[in-house]
Amino acid sequence: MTLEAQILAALPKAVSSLYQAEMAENQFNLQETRKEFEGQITVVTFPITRVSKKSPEQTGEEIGAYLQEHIPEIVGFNVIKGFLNLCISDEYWFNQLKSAYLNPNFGKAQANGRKVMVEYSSPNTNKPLHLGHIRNNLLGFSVAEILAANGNEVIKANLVNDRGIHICKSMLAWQKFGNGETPEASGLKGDHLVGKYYVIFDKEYKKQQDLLKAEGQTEDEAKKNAPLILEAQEMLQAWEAGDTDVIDLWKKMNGWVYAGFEQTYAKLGVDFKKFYYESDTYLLGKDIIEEGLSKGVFFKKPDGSVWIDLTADGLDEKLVLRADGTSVYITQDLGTAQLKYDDFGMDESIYVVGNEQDYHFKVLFLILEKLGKSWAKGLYHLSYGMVDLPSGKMKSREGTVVDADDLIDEMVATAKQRTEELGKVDGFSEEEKTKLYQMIGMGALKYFLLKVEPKKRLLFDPNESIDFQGNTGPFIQYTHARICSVLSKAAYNEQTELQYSGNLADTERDLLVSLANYPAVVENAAQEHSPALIANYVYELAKLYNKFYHEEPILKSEDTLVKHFRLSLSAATAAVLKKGMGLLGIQVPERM
RNA sequence: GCCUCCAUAGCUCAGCUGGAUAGAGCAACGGUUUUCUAAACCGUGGGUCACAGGUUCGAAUCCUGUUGGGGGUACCA
Repeated sequence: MTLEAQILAALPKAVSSLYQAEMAENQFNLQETRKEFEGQITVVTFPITRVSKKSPEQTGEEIGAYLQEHIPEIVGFNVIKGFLNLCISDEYWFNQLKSAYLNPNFGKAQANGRKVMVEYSSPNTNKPLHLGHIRNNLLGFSVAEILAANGNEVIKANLVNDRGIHICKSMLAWQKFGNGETPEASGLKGDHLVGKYYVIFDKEYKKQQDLLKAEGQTEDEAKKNAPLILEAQEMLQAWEAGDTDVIDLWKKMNGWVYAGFEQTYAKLGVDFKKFYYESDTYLLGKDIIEEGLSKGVFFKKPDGSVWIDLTADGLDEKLVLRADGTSVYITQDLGTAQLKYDDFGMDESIYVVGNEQDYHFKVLFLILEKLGKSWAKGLYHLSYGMVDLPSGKMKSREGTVVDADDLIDEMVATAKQRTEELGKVDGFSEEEKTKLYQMIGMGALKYFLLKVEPKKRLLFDPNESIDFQGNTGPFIQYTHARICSVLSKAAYNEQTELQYSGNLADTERDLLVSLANYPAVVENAAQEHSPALIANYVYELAKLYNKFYHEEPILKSEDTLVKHFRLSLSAATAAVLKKGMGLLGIQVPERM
């Protein structure tokens, strides 16, 4: 039982003993004591005054005295207005280091038997990944790691959007204008090559529209009648009819894209256990339509199209199947949701998808609930904000995107330059250098994207480079490297026994108190589906460590017990930094 | 029109289910290295928490309204 839990359990007893009143544990409010006051844990006593019928100050004094008497770790307290600040013995904090923080499993929950699927990335195979996808990938990966640390069995899934008219556009443009260009021949990464033709299609398509408009057609007519779009539609039909030429072309070009994605995924450090392909799943969902009709959840309109009426839930009527019997987006998603559940039977299913689809998922989940799917309550849309440029939204077709590969390369190059300027790589082999630059560059990028609350939109200014100082990934990586350096110089031996030898310095106590929070932060991050909580915690911890490092000598401590304690404290901090960063998908170096 | 999300320092962001004098980083200015990595540490300046009401011992936080911005409201995905 943690000390917080002990205090929380003691409070109702205190109230009942002092004031003969009943208060439940959840009516009390514990918080960390603010820096400027003495103590580590604070009880807010305002709520208690209602039953004590005394001033906040007097209530605090009485509760404080009671707690000190009943909980040996509490060695003192002070009362300021409605705040009762409890001083916990230094020895308690010291012992936490020994009994908890240095444990390799610190912050990692026991397996809980729950199964969670995290679907993320879900790219289109007609263009390369951009900064928005990076945010998606990092969020998905990190949330999966955080859930795993909380004892869940996690299945990372990727639903690849490899089908549809947009794919045909790239294929058609390549056929017409590509002259047989291949990644091998041109040296272009496969996904970039395909993306290039997607852009070419759009350009040529616009030209045709302009011609038609010059001939007197309206905007809408021109859009519909341009020969290129008609050809693309024909191609889609031929494809669905099983035309082998089209399918072969699709396979070839998709292969290029996958090879390209694989490289980018590797650089991002993300992985997947299960791939779903829309070309396999796009016909799914029709059973569910039947099911919904027979259950009376859906209804048919005279033209034969199938709908659901969600007006009672404050939403609209929604089409779920076209009159000609073909699926729409939500039909597929209904089917895919069922398929995923049939495959894995998970308790929770998370969709990492941008907030422009909030409405879609609201409807999707509601439909599944109305269909009586027992697993519908475990569905969760992890909605995140767009990454915007100062000029506004990124648009692939118009080429106003920050390309994922370019950005990654740029970050690594900047890391290299910064490191060389600082002259930090003496004695590194070429291989070690390459690895280090990658670690730092990616660390800066990942931290930059993950430290922001997912649902908030994010502004990225390509003209302003991502920082390497202050609240950044490299700052935390640096702190870790710094600790490793001290430990290796001291030939730190973790087997040596820790012995309490007297009072703690303020910075030592602050570090110990902060370390105690790690498991709760990991738990909270899972509940909130928010890697940002981990990022902020890890930053605070690194800051506290640097302060401690600056104020207290470690290697030069006179007392061997103190020296060993400070080394152990350093080791525990390094371990938590490494774990926390690991949950963000960020590696930490031992030297930098 | 309707739905939904957002608004905190010059900039980028924290601020947990309401709690103490609203915090960081960047940028600006000043200081710290014969001592364990200066990608660090310390300090100074910088705020009507968009605005107006309400709820209460207490509101950046909860409620209502207003303004401004994003997204959605497709037989696209």
